[in-house]
Amino acid sequence: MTKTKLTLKDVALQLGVSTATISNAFNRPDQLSKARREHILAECDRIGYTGPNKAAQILRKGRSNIVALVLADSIPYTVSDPVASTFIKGVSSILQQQGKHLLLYAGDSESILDVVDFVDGFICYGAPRNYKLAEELARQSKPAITVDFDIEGLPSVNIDNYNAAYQIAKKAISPGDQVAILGLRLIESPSTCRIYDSPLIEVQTSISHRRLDGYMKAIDESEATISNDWVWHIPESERSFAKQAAKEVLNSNPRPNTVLCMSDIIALELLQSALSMGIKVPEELKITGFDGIEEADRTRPNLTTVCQSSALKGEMAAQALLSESLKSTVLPFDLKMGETVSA
Amino acid sequence: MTKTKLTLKDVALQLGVSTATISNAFNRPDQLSKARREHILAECDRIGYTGPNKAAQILRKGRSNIVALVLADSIPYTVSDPVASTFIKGVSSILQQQGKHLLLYAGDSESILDVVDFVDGFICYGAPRNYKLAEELARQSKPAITVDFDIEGLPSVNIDNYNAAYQIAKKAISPGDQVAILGLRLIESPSTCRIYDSPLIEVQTSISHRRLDGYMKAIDESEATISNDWVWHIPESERSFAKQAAKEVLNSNPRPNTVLCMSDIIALELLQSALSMGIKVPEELKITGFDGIEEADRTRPNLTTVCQSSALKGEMAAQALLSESLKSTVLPFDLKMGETVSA
DNA sequence: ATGAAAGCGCTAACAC
DNA sequence: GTGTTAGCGCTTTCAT
Repeated sequence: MTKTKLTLKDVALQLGVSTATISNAFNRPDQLSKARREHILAECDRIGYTGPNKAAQILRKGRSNIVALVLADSIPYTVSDPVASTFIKGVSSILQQQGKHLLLYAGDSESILDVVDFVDGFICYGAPRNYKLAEELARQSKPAITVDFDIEGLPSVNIDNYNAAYQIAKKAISPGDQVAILGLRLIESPSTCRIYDSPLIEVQTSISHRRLDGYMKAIDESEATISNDWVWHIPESERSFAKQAAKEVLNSNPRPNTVLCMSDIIALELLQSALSMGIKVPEELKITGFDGIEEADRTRPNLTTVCQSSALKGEMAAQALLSESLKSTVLPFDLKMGETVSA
Repeated sequence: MTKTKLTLKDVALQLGVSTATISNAFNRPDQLSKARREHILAECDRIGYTGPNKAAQILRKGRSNIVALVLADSIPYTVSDPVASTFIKGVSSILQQQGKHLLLYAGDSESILDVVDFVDGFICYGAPRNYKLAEELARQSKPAITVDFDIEGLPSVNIDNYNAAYQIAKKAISPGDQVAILGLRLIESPSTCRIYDSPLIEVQTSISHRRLDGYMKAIDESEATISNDWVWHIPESERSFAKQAAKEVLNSNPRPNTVLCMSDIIALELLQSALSMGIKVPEELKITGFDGIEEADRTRPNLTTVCQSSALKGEMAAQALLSESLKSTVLPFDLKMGETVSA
């Protein structure tokens, strides 16, 4: 006996009713009497029919209950990033609660076209490394929402990066300070480097540039100084990249006494490097981070940083997508005054 | 003008060729002349047809290029666990390379039936919290592979947990030691507690019980002692749960001088608690972990632990699934002698 | 309340 | 090489 899978038609035949009735028994309880429905369901259970084939339903209904989460980077990179995985956490909690499935889509993939036909919508977390994806996203017609960046015509979830950076910098900087900035993805380079006068990328949409502007305003207002070779580009919020930048900053002569970092990972790496070189934090070196990851509060000294709730971002994005509300949201942030900046 | 999506049929009509030819142009280059194919593709591009609808392809071909990763726990929990996210990393690197999509499926979901019809296969990472999923997995007919546990009839990827536990314990324990064990998911309880004589779960398949057996053998052989109320159950490898167990262990009177932990997260939490209580490690307290996460090597003292490559596990599992080889694999592990055990 | 039938968009066997 | 056609498994009008 070959075990070929039962179809709705088979079952209808066996039970001597029409396919529509079986279909209704599973999908539209109101379309048939309770007794009939229960009888049919019981029979299906008995003969081993587990319900309508989902692949066929996707085609027929045009709905799959699959939501694609388009990431900025590759999946391997993203899941090991604490900020991103917290975001995923938020998204998935809402999706699960609504019976939706989560498809992870890497931001360095070829084209969104290979999933667009069978997903119900997109959440796009950060500017995808392959920027073509963003354009495709703008052009296609399924519901979509962006987070931490914008696509013309789509709703988004964001924080006010300019202000957050400005405020944390104001807290950290005193008149006369010598400031350096460890920036995230400011230019196209795949390696850590100073930016000098390199062409900047996506200046208008990138959150990094908004943060940079906020920092600069604060430096300017505080009568501190920053030289044009004291802004670093770090391609990914990843420890090895950050470590190199940390080394370069700390070996500068003269050395900055305040370093503004665009992620906590970067800041923590800098902190660790500084401590192991015997540099006193915050007496000789003040450090600020960005994100508010848990680990940043476990270090001694703990980090002064901007706390944003990535989980909440994820929840908001998922909720907005599922309700198809087209409103953009700006989420609040908190300043966390830690020990890496003197009180 | 309403913008209704183009279908293969529309295009065939417009270009004056048959649907089969268009289909072949996209799927089977060898079935038509190069010139014709290129002409068709160019025309499609011009009129805005981006290729055959994937939902229809899934139904027709019975293949979606989607692989479901069935997790032991909820998605939120899993992505924040460093071991699991490293595993995901491994899986996704292979999938991406092979043009497959990744669907995350929570281990506490209702039933695999709502995806089985449209995914190409399953990777099951750890015994799903809702154990019914494992049974469904055994019964369905798509390719599937398990990791860190077994389902009758399915290939698996594992390490030798018994031996790993035995060996690390042997390294840690000296004659006369008083040993305690911080175990992971040993009983059904959702909260941290001592197990005394509680009924154990899935004793035969659970990796935790294999580890427990390994520890016990080593304790026995080393002429050390463990009392029956010195084995803790921790429901998840999560800091808050671990913290509580750590507190209970360290406040025991008398206090063990050796604690074997079933995950690095647990061990790190214990280490931190011990240090903050002024207990000297390893002089007064020896600690071993399990997994070999990165953070375990960044602490002072760094952790003595069992290193298993979760990324490799993920790669192996994905590769095995895609090649449909039915062989099970036992991966090697390394003992890492850190400073939490005296040399 | 239930059944008949069209067709979602495509692929693959087969005929030409 | 190219076209015709059956049908993947289902849902949903529409008639009854």
